[in-house]
Amino acid sequence: MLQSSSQVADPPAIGAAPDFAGSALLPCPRPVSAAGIESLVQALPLQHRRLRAKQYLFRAGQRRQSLFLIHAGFFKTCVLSEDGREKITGFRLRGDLLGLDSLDMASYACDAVALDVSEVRELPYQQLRDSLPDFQDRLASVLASEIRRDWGWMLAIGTLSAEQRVVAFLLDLSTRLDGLGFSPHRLMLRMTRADLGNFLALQLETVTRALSHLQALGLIDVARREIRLCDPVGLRGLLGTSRTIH
Amino acid sequence: MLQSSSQVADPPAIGAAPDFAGSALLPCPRPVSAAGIESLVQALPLQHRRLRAKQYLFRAGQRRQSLFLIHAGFFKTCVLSEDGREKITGFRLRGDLLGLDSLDMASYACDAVALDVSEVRELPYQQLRDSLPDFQDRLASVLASEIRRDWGWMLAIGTLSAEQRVVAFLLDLSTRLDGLGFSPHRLMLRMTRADLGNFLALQLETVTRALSHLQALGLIDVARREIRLCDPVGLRGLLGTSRTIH
DNA sequence: CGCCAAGTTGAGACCTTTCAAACGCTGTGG
DNA sequence: CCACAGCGTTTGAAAGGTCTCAACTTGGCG
Repeated sequence: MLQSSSQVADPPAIGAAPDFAGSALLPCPRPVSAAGIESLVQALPLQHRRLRAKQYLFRAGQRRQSLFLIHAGFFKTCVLSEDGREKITGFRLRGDLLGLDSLDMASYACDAVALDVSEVRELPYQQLRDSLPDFQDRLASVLASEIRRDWGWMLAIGTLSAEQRVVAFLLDLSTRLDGLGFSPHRLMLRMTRADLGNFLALQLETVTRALSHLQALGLIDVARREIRLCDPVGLRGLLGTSRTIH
Repeated sequence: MLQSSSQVADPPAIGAAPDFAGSALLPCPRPVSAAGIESLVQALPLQHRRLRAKQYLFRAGQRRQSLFLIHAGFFKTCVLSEDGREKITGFRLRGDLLGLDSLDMASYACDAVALDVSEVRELPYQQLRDSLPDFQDRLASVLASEIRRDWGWMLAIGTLSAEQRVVAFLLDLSTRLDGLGFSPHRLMLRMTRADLGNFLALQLETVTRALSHLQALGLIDVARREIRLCDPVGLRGLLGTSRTIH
């Protein structure tokens, strides 16, 4: 059931089958986030839960019971306004925590949707907080770095052109995948062009055009959702010459 | 020294002199954030610090010592990338915490600049964490709500037109000021048009044009940095008809 | 085999940006 | 006390980047 996805690999299997996976380098300092949590709870007998692609782990408004630590797979989280506008707030990989943003609320503040066959571990918040001395601290760290990550994307969206945003996304995904033991040069996008556009504040056609243009420049190879980074250095160079702000 | 600014009023002075102040309603649920922290530490003998407009409370990269609780005034926080791009991540009022985002780092991740005569109270993080049982929890709450607030703005920037973003900002500021006891109808913007544009991912001229147009519609009165909301309901109505996303 | 979702590409329209100029405050110095 | 410099704001006109709408292609699945 799980082996259909290349991103579902066991923790120690790093380097074993670095097929496709996906994430890119943000043009901003962004330290590794929840690694601390993962090691902290790995010995605990936690509830597992598996999801298929397109399955919701939880929805906004639903009563919050636990946090979830992604063990394998690929998620998106999205918020939506009363008038129906939707915004994808991030794509989440192994090691990321889901549900953190509603820590102080009775119900979840966002949707969490699996974009691939995935597996999560359920973290009973109250219980862990009381039994693990470091838990609270680690959680604060993860929250803080999530804020910095969001700020990085706000910066990117506010100051980069469409093509640069796409490049920033690819490099960020590449970096994140690299950190998980996957190949940083071959990305398998698990989201649609529309999802990507939503996240980057672009229309899906604009995303497509940006990818096509990057391919025409010889910087990447695009084959539907599989993307190969042919020239990471060249890609990074595109971020240097940014749109003037003043 | 402090009385020059209408936003500098003593805590219980709510309703006393609701002159100008400033903040608006985000088109997203956004609970009051750090009120808990304020009441938690109000009895403590904390170090105070006063700043003039344009003065930095701290800068990114500077060694982090404490958190700061805004007691009066108006701040902006901004991140910047290596290549010089800058992004204002938020405007902060009384009750907001500064420095939270770098909780897990040795140095600050953003700049904090006073935009008006301001006063902050210094919170020694380690000390409070060890002595106040609730401190850690409250901090996590503030962090989580900061994330939700950021998401709300990401949503706004990604899905609203220029004019709608300006309206969203005005309403959000109005709401925040109202919560602090200032008049929600008379806003004194403490930031430049360029700052506002930076925050909303717009050029300063676009901000100006949006304000002028809203005034032409009879929804607001603009006099330099003083803005009067003539028709809050009408303003809110502009947010209803949003740009289609699909 | 055919339907359907997702992706690609084109052409034109529109909104925002860019560049430029003028205006208004504010504070400084003569 | 007034002149002038400097910053911030406003407004105009043109350019340009995305968006919108539409058609077509591709691959997956019943």
